[in-house]
Amino acid sequence: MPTIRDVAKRAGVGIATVSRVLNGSSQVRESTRQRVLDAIADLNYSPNQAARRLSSGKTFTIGVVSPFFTFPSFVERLTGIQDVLDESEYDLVLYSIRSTEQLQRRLRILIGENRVDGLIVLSLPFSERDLRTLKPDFPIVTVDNSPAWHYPSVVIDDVAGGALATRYLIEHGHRALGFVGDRTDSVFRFTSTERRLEGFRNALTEAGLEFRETWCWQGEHSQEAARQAAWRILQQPNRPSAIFAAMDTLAFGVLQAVREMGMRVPEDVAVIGFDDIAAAGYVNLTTVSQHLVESGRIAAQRMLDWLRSGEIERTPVQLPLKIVERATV
Amino acid sequence: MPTIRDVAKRAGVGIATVSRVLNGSSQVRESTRQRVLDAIADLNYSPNQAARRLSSGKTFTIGVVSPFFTFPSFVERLTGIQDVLDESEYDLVLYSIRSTEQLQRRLRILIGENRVDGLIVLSLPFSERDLRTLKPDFPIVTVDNSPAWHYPSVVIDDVAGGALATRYLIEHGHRALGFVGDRTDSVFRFTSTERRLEGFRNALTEAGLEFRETWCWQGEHSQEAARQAAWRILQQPNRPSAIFAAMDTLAFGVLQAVREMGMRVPEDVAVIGFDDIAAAGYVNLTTVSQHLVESGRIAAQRMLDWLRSGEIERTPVQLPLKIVERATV
DNA sequence: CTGTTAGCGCGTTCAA
DNA sequence: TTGAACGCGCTAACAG
Repeated sequence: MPTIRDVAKRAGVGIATVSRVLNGSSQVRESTRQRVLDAIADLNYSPNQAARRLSSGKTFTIGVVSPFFTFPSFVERLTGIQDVLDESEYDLVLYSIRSTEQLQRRLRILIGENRVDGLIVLSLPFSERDLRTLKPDFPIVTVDNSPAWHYPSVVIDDVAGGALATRYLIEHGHRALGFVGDRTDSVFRFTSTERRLEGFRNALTEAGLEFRETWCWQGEHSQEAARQAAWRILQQPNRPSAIFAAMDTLAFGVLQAVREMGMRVPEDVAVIGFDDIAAAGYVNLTTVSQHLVESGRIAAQRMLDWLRSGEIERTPVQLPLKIVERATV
Repeated sequence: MPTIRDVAKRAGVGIATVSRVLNGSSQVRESTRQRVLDAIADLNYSPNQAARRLSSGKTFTIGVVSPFFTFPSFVERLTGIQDVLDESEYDLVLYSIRSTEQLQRRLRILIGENRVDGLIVLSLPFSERDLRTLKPDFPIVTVDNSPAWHYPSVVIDDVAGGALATRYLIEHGHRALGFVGDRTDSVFRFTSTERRLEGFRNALTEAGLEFRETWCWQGEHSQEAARQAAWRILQQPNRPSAIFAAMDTLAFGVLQAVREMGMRVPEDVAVIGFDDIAAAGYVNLTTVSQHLVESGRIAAQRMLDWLRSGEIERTPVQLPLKIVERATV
């Protein structure tokens, strides 16, 4: 492999000059620049990344830290991130996390060892103080995390989203509403379901409707659990005419149950989900879109802006929510 | 940040000794080793990655090259890769590709610049010769690629898979079979659909059944296109009683059409897909599983084996296919 | 505008 | 078993 020295020799210049044209420094006479460029082309030279990293102190790498791909939503966010980093000079390195302790350890290592120039953290709460004492200004952007952080973030208003979905059902004439959601995640303490439920209750109260425990369920995060729950809820003589599922994946379980019970969607039971993952389109699920891909895009863009300008814009970006009308309400 | 020199000083040894204990060289007296370890702990030292990379010539990084996440199947494979690399000392860097030219360029750069220790290429055909002249023994593992390569690969037998799905329909009493698939991808030239179709025809012939052009369709890869195609196919007075979709995503479009037309699945029309992506479970689609996650796992494992042993095992690994019986046949 | 030089932090001879 | 010294390839002062 040719090195910068070979290029310099061939172009009849010093290595610093080569470095300058490599890094786009304008302080180079055009003719010299051209000679260097030719030499680079002749030798089919390309700079050694490791060397650049060592001497510049930058890694040209952005890390994405995400819970192990348990939920489809992470994948969609990742797609958005990939999307914008792909156009940039930064590599995208993936780190998956299985526990909060592992998360904190990972973050400390990644930051402490300078293994990445910036970190995008998906849906994972972490100890901010700890990290800030380690390295106060390390670039971190969070997505779908508690918005109280001092780091830039991309968030949604889950309470408003829950209310939005609920009002949509009410507007479609439903007065008996059920709810299906998972419990606060035991490992990572995701709490969006709780907040969506809060929005659900708010909208109910607002419309003078009753919140019935027997129409609601919270449990394990799985389609199967949701299916069984829907069975129990819908078997009651006095059953809800519509169900709000706090996540699309749970809505799929509900849909399954409704069909198994020989009822029609949406005539007998309406179902609305939340997230708008790709699969929601496959099954024609009406749902609340939280612009997952876009959330990834914005996070990556904020990271790039920070890295390139050196300036932090801390204001959280709150993504709008919207109902995607399909066939289940 | 403390460097290796700080550790050496504190432990009262030379930096070479520190390096030795860091890299697990056994040539260190136990008491010395302990002193070094203590110093490392005291200083909260961790080696600088960039420096290691430069002096060792290794990147401790494995790249995954994949078509831009157009299909869910890539994501599932990635999950498998992530899964095993996560346990290893290697970082996983993601590169997405939008065209074959870009692919070749990317590969040359990644390999030429030594930016990764190995590359896992998903579903993308590339010029092998070109790369081999560049660097003959560069570690590359391919997944779902033509098996003629000289690189280790993970593949399936698409022809057999097509026949498997078709026979399954026949065993369930269907004699009038339709087919829905995409055309050979214009950008990347994915050809698995053609091969699955070949299997379909083989199985038909084998059973003495007729292949009817009017029951078959190939076109754009999208759920919507498949939906429309299914409409046309099923509107005919003489329609097939079952449809084999070459990919799950297309099967979803077919299911949609069947329901829109007021027909029941599987009583009026049976549908079988291919791939068994996660969403297939959501909608209870009967399909051919090609163990996507497992394919990623195996690819990553083969890469690690290669990297650690220095020995190449070129024999392709062919994953078995199996019918996942759900509710649509 | 350009060349020289001094590190960046670590792996690895080679002696001791 | 250990330490000193060199070099990996490049960036960034600094000097010219």
